[in-house]
Amino acid sequence: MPHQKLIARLQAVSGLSETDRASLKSMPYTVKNLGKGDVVARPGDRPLSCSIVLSGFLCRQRTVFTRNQITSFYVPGDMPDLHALHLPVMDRELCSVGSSTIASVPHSYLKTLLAGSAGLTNAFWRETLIQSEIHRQWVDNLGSRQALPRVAHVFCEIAARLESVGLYKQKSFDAPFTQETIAEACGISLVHTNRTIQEMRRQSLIEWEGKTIEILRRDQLETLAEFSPSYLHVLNPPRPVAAG
Amino acid sequence: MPHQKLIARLQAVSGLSETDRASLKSMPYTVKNLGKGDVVARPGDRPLSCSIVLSGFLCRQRTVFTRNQITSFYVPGDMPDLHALHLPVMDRELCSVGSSTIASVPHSYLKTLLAGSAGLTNAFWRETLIQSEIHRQWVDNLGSRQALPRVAHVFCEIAARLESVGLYKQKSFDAPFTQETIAEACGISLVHTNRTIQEMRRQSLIEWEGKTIEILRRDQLETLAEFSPSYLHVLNPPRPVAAG
DNA sequence: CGCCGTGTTGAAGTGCATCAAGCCATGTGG
DNA sequence: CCACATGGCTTGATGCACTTCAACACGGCG
Repeated sequence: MPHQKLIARLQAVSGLSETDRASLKSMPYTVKNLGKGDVVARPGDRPLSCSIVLSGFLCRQRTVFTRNQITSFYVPGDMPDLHALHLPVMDRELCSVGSSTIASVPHSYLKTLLAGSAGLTNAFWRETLIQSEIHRQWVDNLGSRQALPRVAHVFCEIAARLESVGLYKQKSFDAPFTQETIAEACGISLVHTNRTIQEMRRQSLIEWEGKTIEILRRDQLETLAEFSPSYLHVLNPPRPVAAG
Repeated sequence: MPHQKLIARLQAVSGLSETDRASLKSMPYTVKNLGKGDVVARPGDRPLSCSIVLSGFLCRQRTVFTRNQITSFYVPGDMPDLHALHLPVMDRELCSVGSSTIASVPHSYLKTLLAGSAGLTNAFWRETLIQSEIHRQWVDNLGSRQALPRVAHVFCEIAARLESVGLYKQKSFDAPFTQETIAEACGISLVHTNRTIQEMRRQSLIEWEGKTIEILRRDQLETLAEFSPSYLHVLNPPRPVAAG
């Protein structure tokens, strides 16, 4: 059942009827394996299907005045190009961060599905609204925070989003990021990103070895980043106040 | 007919049926006049109605680590809190930039309306998706551009959005902005905003006297800002290639 | 082996923040 | 009608967060 994480998300956020759940389970799809940097859609493309991230990370990015700017990350359960149902032309590139797996569901099927269910329409709409709130947080992040809290906020967001789909365990998660990925998401140079991460290590906030990022002091990291997960509208397991 | 601009927008972007247009025209509403800084909704609020901007500007903002960060502007025809239909709790403050007028339409009415019309649902959904694209552009702007192109991009966006509702005429528009408004939207200090605007004047890109902002060389401003209006999904009157 | 991707470090330069002060127009109360 | 306050704009001086350039270290891999 490849759409399991998606269905669980929609269920948690919106509540779904029995028939809606069944429709989602029986969605036709094809699975694609992507390698690092593989492009799912380019600006100007008119995709004919929607993607659901099954494993790994996707990101949306664009070249802005000599820099590459990452606008958002997508984790398992997310539908990064859901908006293309209504705004058919991609505004920027959607690509895989490391290796990842996605399911593709034809627009035609989704359109029929949504036309027949107001509940599903609202659930999908809500998903896109949550993405909007994430974007607003990024605007705050890039506009108002310096390097250290800015990077910290990205880590906090990723951790919380992964946690909601069961991919954050024992205070750590796996991500095929390089320091350059973080630099491009945070709008800071690679060199300064490196120094910022070293500072975070020095303060025992995180560990980062290979593809595993461990969050040593989550409370402190979230305080530093002024992070509060409510904007993600996901129900994460409650944490004891003093836990790491 | 206070919703005229809204209806025209939805019509242009999505196409509406005769009955949908009629339903929109007959929406019940109350009009509110707002003064500078008046707050429409605070973070944590659960609004019971949606706003439609009739005149003036609204903005969404939040205090992030000692700074005030503006996340978006709303111009006549926009529905700044449409998302509250599905995500009931406001994530940040919505307030008036200068004096403005809004219409408030009860959620209950809108929910009934949308439940009865898939066309309207899709049209409203699309509106929120366009807001998402605007947010992504802001992420690019704050993450990758220096002060001058950054400020230029904000001016280009406002001009294009106002143009689509007929409020950009003779190369100029009225806005109750202060330089501080721009500073808070662009994530730069007030002092540096002042110097940036002076530089834009020196380059004969804009004039800004009182509440009127005139764009002297629009092509050049847009080139500088790497601005391309397609992401707004509005149909502006075509401009001759070499026009100012 | 040699190459390349990734991380790391140092040195120099700069875009912008911050602090502080002053200017001008408008408004307000005595 | 003046004294004064207020909001918005402007300017100069100083400092810092960050960028850029350059070099090197290390491991994986063809």
